[in-house]
Amino acid sequence: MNNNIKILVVDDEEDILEFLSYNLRAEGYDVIVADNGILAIELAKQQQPSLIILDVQMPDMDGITTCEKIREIPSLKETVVTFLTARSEDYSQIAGFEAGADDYITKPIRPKVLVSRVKALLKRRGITKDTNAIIELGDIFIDKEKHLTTYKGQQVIFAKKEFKLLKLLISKPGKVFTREEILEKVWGTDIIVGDRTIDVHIRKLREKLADHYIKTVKGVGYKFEY
Amino acid sequence: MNNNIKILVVDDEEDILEFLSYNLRAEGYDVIVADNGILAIELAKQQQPSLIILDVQMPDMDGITTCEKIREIPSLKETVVTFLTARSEDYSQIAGFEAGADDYITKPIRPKVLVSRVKALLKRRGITKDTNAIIELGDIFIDKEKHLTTYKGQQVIFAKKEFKLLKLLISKPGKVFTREEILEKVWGTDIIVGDRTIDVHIRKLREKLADHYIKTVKGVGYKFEY
DNA sequence: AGTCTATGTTAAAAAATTGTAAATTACTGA
DNA sequence: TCAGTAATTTACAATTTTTTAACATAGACT
Repeated sequence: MNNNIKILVVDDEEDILEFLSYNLRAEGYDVIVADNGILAIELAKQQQPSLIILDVQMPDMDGITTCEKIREIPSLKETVVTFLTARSEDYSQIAGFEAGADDYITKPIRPKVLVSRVKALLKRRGITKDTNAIIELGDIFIDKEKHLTTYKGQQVIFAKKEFKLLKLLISKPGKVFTREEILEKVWGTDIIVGDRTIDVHIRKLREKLADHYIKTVKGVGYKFEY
Repeated sequence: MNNNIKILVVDDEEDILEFLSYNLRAEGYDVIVADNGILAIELAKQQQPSLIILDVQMPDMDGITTCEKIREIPSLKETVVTFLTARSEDYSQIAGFEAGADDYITKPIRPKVLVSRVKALLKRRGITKDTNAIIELGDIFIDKEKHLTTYKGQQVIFAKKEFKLLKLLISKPGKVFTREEILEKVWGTDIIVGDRTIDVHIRKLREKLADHYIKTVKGVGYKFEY
């Protein structure tokens, strides 16, 4: 599963969309684009991006109106919104902030400034690759922040090591993790534990979820398969 | 008690300090001023302003360094910081955001823009005269200003540390706060306290509210659950 | 089939973490 | 200064997690 940070870029000009996408993708973000406000709202609701970059001037629905509508949607209240505006249009800066923007980026856009701004904004809000706190995989929900796991709607309690092990396995479904890898990532390099320890923990995961999720690859290791 | 929003303005030029103070006071904010970074940090720690306006260029300690130092102080982590910079100095914008700024205001400053920006920033962070003061969660009412708590209509008195701890836990219901986080936010980084101190305080909260509100996540931390 | 090896299972020991009461120390306001 | 409250530490109990150990089982290979 890929838990990159998602950014939604909204602009009516194809060139700018491409320019922004290119630069942001190069930094490892997942970029979604929309060429109008209506679509932007739709996509934002569906995809729940961490950041939305909105052009102020757009036909039909301008950026400010779009932003206001976005702020009315509860699931997007916490999303970071930044405007794209022509240099020093004081009016739009004011209106933008009042509409609930978190920042604005002035055109012409320089790639370095853009990337730096985006990084800083996300950082200030505590959004990082793994702060992306919620993993969802079929019947299984994991909320890292709340340290909470739900299986088929029922809350399941995992002890610390169990939780760590589950997070590791589920971080790359299908990938086989060798015993060595598991030891290193869950237990750390300085602690030496007996041979059966991993098995016992695997068993507990199987007990608390369903047996079939965690598969043994004999002689190699374990994998999580949905 | 006066519960106006406090703003700290930091600039080495007397004129600018006066100009900013005048305009902000006219809007009903409580303004504190400092003419250098060292004093600014001192005042910020003491006064806990909601917003800090920092000039980038200052002798001795520049705004960026000051901001970095401010961000290292746990009790000021959530404070909004905005820079004052000469128009379109891209470099300082980048550096500023990386230092943990939330916004920047370019000189020359126009009063209307200033006020609008300040209002918008505070609003985005949910800081208002009274929104800030009261938390309500089911049977529990907390008035931060008056340092007053009510549980099922009955007033409950919490000691200072207890109150701080409760505020922290209740600020994100459901989130697990690690012991480290709690120490940092409630006790601060420079104070070292023994291992059982947190437990004892948790116990007191449980005593004064009902047991079930605060849950232990063994090996991880505590959370407030309504 | 028999042997060998890696893994599964279980219960119990060991270790880690947290809860609690009481004692001690630090603070605060009159 | 002193009393009274708050904050912290101490010492130990209780609880939960983690690990070990002993044995079972399943599958690969000869």
